[in-house]
Amino acid sequence: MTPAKPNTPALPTKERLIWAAARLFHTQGYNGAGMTEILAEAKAPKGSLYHHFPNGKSDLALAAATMASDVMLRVIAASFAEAKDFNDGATTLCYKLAKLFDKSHHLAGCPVSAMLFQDAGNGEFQAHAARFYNGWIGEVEDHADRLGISVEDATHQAEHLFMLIQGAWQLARARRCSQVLRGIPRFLS
Amino acid sequence: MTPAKPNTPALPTKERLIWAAARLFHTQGYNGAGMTEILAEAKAPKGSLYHHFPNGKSDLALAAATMASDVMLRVIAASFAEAKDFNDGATTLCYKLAKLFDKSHHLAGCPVSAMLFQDAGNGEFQAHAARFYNGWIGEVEDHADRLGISVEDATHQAEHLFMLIQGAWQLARARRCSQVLRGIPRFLS
DNA sequence: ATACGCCTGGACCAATCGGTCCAATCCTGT
DNA sequence: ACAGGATTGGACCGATTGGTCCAGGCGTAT
Repeated sequence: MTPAKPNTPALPTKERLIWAAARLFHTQGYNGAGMTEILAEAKAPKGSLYHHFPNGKSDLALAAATMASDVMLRVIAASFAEAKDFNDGATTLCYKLAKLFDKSHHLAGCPVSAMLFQDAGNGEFQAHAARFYNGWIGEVEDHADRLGISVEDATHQAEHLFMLIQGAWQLARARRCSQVLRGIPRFLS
Repeated sequence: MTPAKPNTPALPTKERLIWAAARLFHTQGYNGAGMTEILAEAKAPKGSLYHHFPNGKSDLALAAATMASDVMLRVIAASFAEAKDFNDGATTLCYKLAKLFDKSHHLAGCPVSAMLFQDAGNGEFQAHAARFYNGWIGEVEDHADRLGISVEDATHQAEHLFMLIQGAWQLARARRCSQVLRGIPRFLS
């Protein structure tokens, strides 16, 4: 989550907008980040935004969340790629996330959960959040499978890890300290 | 969290404001809930709000979060009061929370975490959030102690339970299903 | 070179934001 | 009965919100 800002200034406007939106949504939430602020952060004019994202803020939020989710999937994959067993991969993942959190100056929240606090009446955001979460859990599940965990246990292990990370991230954010994230592995069965 | 709305219409204005604010902040977040909306929900005029809460929205949010935190502390206490052992109390707690979540029509988020998404520059909200979280963990820790868990394990168990609940709540919200909350006990060592 | 896209820059908009202010009203102690 | 603080109702405010619109700039294919 909150991936490092790519310092390439040559990034096309659309990408710059997505990254800027992601960064601001992570720290301030959907409603907390204003379009003007995002535009300033991305150094893009208003016209460009509504050219690339005709539906405005919601389109942009969805694109930002999708990108953040993809980053997360890659972090998971990278963590489990060379893991000897499930706990090994999970531990690597926790440490990687702790590092990302530190890089964000201890401010970033889960990129997807920011969407959950959007207007409660709109179920579209919630549906996407569920898709992203299930995607992460599924990815972990696949690795658990591959690393010799029984099929029915793999689901539980993956959900367990997801909850721990999500909860620890929240706690880390409140405490402004990534230590809890690094302490997760001790709780894995 | 998101306690049932007390239907007593005779509730004094200040209390009505706090409950209304709590309800709306839980579902829409700090920035997502507007003062006008809160006033309407509380059936109170603007003048009253700024009489009772001179600093406006932030005062109100703090009061709402404090009240929600107190409710949470009472739920924890009630869950562990008659518990035979730690797992017993934790299980009761999870089921109680799942019920509360169901009552909120699967929309409510953690009352305190809504504050974390407030303007990132303001550390005051984050500090309060940390205080509330630590309060909950401390309360669970005390019960763990009392139920015969070794002192150093009590802290870990309490933090473990906190993370699981926080993470499961998030997942439950995205899925609009409280099942994960009820599944937590299986993860307690 | 000229014409036709895509993309940019920014002026402009109605609506809503959180907040201020004060006259009228209510409630309570005497 | 009356005084005086506590509370209410709501008009009003400037700032900001997300969003619209279009005149031009730019690059590329012809």
